Amino acid sequence: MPKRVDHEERRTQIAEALIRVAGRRGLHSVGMRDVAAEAGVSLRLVQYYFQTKEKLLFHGLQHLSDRFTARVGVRLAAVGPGPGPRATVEALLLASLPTDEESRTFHLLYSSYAILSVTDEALAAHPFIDNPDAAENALTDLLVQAQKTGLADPGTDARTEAISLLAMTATMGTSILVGQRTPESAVAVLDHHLDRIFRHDPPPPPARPGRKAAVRDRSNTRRPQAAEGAPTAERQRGEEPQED
Amino acid sequence: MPKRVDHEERRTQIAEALIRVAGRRGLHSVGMRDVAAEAGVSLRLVQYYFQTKEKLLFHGLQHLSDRFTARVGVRLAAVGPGPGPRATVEALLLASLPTDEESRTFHLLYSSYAILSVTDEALAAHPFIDNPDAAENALTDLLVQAQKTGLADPGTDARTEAISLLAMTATMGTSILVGQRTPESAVAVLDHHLDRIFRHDPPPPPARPGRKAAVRDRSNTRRPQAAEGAPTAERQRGEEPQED
DNA sequence: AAGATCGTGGTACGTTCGTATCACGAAGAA
DNA sequence: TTCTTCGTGATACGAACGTACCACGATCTT
Repeated sequence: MPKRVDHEERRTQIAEALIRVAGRRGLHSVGMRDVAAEAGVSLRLVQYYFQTKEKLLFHGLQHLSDRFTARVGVRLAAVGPGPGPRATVEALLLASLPTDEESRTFHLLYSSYAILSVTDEALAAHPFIDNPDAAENALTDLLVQAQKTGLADPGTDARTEAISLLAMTATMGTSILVGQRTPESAVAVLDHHLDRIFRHDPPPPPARPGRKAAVRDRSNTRRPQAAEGAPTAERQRGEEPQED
Repeated sequence: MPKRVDHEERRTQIAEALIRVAGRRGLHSVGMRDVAAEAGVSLRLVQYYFQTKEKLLFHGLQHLSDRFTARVGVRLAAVGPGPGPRATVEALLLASLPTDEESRTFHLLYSSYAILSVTDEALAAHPFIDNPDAAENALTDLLVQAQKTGLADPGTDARTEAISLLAMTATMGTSILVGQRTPESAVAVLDHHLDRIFRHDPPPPPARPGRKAAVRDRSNTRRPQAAEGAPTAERQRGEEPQED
């Protein structure tokens, strides 16, 4: 039975089991035995490929983050530059709302990590998300570009609006998670602000004013099927399991 | 030694010990022994006044919520109706930002509870905050009043703006908690939106804005002035410690 | 062929946690 | 006074957790 085995593959398998069980029962209550059972392996195996729980946790969250980043990228590429920057911004924000299982798990686990890292300095030490300001910068750039091409009101401060949009999206995501708000109402609020930021009259040069996107514009919630299109590619961070 | 003792006083003492230790080391890692040590009593005492950990947790969070609600009420009363509704709205929002120890603890524990309640239905069953929409309704009322008196732009939807302001405040509060953002920058973003919502020129003739259907039209479930000055006053929920 | 290494299973150890049990002195009731 | 109830201490118990240890067959190297 014990042929030579692809370590990275096994680690991914276990990490995804961790993500599933953590998304189901919460990050705080996940144990090595749970992960082992979910992955269909023995406890010893989880110990073998990840020596300690902290390493397992970190790797699992990193994997989740990579997968989600890739998913957002796919979704952004799917909408393309055709419909204009507003559609791109909207896609970026909507991709972060917990509307399906994967985004729900991501939002839950990311929030759990953020809260835990407030009081647990061991967690705070690890970055988890390589650059926490990446989304803010990307969104700011999108808004600035829209302003330059006359599609967005140049009178607003792009960075402030980017911060605001992301902040609203985050809290509303949590509200959706706890069942206090529906995704539709969250989208309505976001659209309200996009209506404000993006002008409705066509700019001087020939341009097509974006359609007033309806609440249910994200019809392609599940289309791109980003699931495992590109499995993490290569992220080598070092330590192979050497023990015994 | 064992004189007759005020139970409610002891419970409060222990509950505040819970709040302190939870604010320091996180809600997830607080144990009955920690609370006992922090309160300077024996483990048995914590068991005696709260029979189970779940009851202790719930009572402690309830106490925290009451204290904070009272604090916000005091702060709102302190600013008074003199400077106008904008100052009141600003005070309401700023009071929620984690700027000192008490607001920091409240924000941290409230967020922890929210995240935990996503996957722990036992926690989700308890309301913790009596009315989660109280702040939203109060803020909406404030904005509507400002619109009626011509101090705020009647073209915006009050409820949507209230939701947005609270959502931004919440996320930015967490950002402050994790050290990603300073309170000053958060205030700057909020002020940016208050500048937008509140007009700068004095009100023209008596304005007649049409009724704008809100995202959800359950108007004013709660009067303005949600916080009562009395700290906790009477909140009887039943069970006295009867055991042995 | 022989020995070293790898992948795997089973299980034990020490700690921590929430809760339960036993005991006992002091205060109010009769 | 006597008895019952109350407040408190110390400690025990069972479960769960992360981790460590031991064993063993399969594979690779030389």
